[in-house]
Amino acid sequence: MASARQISGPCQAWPEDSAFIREVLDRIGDKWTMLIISTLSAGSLRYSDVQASIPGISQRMLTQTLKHLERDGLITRTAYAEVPPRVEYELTDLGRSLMDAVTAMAEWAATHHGEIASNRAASALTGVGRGKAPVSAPAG
Amino acid sequence: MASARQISGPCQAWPEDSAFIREVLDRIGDKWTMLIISTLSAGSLRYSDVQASIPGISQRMLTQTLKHLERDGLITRTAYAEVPPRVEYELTDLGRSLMDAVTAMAEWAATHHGEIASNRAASALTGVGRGKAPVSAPAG
DNA sequence: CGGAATCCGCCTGGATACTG
DNA sequence: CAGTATCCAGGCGGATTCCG
Repeated sequence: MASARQISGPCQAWPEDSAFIREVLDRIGDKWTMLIISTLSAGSLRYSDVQASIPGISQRMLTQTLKHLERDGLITRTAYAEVPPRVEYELTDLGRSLMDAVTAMAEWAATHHGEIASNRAASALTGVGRGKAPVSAPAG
Repeated sequence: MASARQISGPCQAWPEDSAFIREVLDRIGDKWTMLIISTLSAGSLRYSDVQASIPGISQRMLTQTLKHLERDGLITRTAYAEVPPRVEYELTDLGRSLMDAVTAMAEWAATHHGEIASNRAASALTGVGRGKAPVSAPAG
């Protein structure tokens, strides 16, 4: 990655894709969507397998998120009319393409989460981010 | 992007970075964080400029999100002890590195949001994602 | 097994008013 | 200008119950 934005001239902000950021965040920013997609990246899985792979998820949220993902074409749902009902969910190409972008996010997190934790711990000591900044005028 | 995961052997799921996904999503998945970071990518900005750049944000959310970002070391806060108070916010290197990953997300959104909208519209007609699937046994 | 429907707590975040 | 503090609504999501 690291070379994604310098097309089209100077390094000015990109005001018009704020909407895109919000759009994608509204879609994947919820509590379970990315976990499900990441789980499904292993291949086709049935409902109960997805549920077992994501400890703590409720049936309500699993079903709801699955439906949203299906509706948006990120996963496919295949119901088998068998005596023990079976339903399999699988990532579409679109869903897999999303995985790439999210993988970048996860790798960023893996790389920097220690750094963030340190910063946060340091801030707790110095009081940064919680009122009363030193107020030393740096450029007077 | 599109070439991020095939290192380290076969295409098996990566179960242990579920935590990382959640961690990064908890941090940037909220309503305003990414918008602020994206706004600050243009350079140093003062409080009111950030607010003006993000229509709809309340002072409460702006201040709160700014503090969180500062606490995590993603942005720096510089207060000038002038008569008209001035405070400037700027992305740190860490914050800028996050921009890369998020840019990938935004580009994904820009590329596929039309596709998603189509899928969603089609689903509304076929009833997919909202009860009563055809239940045609594909492999039974 | 794979859901659907209902109830409800909690937390995010908007509106407003006040301060330094 | 740059916040802080309080109040409050909406919805996200957990727990439970019932259905095909």
